[in-house]
Amino acid sequence: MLRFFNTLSRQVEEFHPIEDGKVRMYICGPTVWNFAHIGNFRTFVFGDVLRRYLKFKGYEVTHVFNLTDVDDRIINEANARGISIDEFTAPFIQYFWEDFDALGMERPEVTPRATHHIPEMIAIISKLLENGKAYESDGSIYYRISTFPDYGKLSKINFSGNVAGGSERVDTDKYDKEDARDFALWKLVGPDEEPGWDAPFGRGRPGWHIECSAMSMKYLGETFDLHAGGMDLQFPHHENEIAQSEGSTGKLFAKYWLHSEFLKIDDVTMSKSKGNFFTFRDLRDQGYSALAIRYLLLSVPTRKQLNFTFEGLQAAESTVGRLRNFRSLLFEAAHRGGKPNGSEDEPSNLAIVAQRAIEKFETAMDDDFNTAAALAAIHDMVREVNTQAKGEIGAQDALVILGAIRKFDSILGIFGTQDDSSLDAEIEALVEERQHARHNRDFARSDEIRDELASKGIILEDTKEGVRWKRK
RNA sequence: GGCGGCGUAGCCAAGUGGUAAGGCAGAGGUCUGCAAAACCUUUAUUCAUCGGUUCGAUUCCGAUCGCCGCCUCCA
Repeated sequence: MLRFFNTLSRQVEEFHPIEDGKVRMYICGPTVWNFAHIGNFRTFVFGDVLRRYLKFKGYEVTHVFNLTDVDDRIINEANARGISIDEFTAPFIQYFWEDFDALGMERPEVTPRATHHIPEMIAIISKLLENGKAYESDGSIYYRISTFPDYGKLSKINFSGNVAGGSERVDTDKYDKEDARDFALWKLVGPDEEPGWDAPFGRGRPGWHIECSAMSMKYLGETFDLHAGGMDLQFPHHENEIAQSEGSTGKLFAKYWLHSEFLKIDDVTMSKSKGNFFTFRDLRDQGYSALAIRYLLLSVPTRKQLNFTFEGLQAAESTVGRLRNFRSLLFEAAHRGGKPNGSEDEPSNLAIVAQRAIEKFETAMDDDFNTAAALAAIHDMVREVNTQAKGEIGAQDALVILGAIRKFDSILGIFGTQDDSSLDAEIEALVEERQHARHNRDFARSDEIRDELASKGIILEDTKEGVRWKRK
């Protein structure tokens, strides 16, 4: 079995094999009432890398990604404008997917909306009421934590005493709950309050946590493989999901959990309430590329907080540029042809370098998803190839190394599309003219052309083999 | 108060009981008409501090200092 799941299982201290070659994963996405900030996307980028890696490993992946739309802010805004929840959230959902796509993420298979799954939620709540794990109080329905001894197993919170007892932070609810830890499954609303949904236990709205239990089990089964989300969701959201789901089915809910740590800005955690956050669009508007942003977000393993700085983002920009440059040189070498290095019986040194890089990459990823070490494997390969080849790479080797890059990038998505610097007649003509001028030692004219191209964002590279150019 | 995480070069950081990955920036070099670009080389006797265990600790244990988070809407 994969070491990968072995290391993930540290979180649950149990090992649950995935036997049928299928991985069912669920990720808690954002609440769609405004723009998601860049920290949100780190969680989703890691979710994307995870799903790509599983596919690389040969698993069939079903990925459910929830965009929360049952939320007081949404309800209030929609009511204030006299529009439905769907109407209010539609533009934010559209923006979200635009950013999602721009960051190179594969769309999940299922992207359910909570407001479209009320019957499923009602069914779970009914079950919990039947088996005594929920109770009614003042018309609302609450989960009875005392019936679920495992409560706290995920976040390892010890409830003996502390939270229920002394802390002044524990809510001094006006509601009549049996236990401070009990949480709402269904909140009573009046007959005229909108939105409201009819249920056997009264007209109301779902609590915050029930949607994820309902939708994940609907699409993935009562027991599924992987549940991910931001660190803040571990408690209470995911803990409550476990209580609801396992309380109603009697079965294990999710086998593995993966929580992404938060981003920091200047050593302070990025959050909406602190106001120290950037959206993906902010960064794009400042000229940073989606590739660099993606690279930066996944350059630090997901379980660790990443200190977001513009210096770091600029560094990522340089790094991504270097990787892309490396790849386009290989493309040229592959097209140029030339004598093959190595043979079928005996792989060349460069083929061995590529093979070693793939092994290092995979080892790193298997070791608890260590993307930093995986990236190092790629950088090592780049340097070794450059050092050994000294600018002369045979077509054969180039293809082998390109194959390795394709593997890496099918998982990380940091190289971007190959920009087809195919013949742009105008540029080619100017490059040609400049070469002519240089040949005739007319450096004034050649520099003039260089400047002209530079102003168009074209960078010239004079190399031994001739002139290359690329767009910046 | 309860629970948890972190402190490694200018910056971002990986990592391990046996002597510090990688990236960015900097410096030097190759190339070049000069540049740029590209590429190469190089950059921590040391991993917050102080003790302890050990043949040996950055890595384990304890203490101290500093930072951060969850427990309340946020990924």
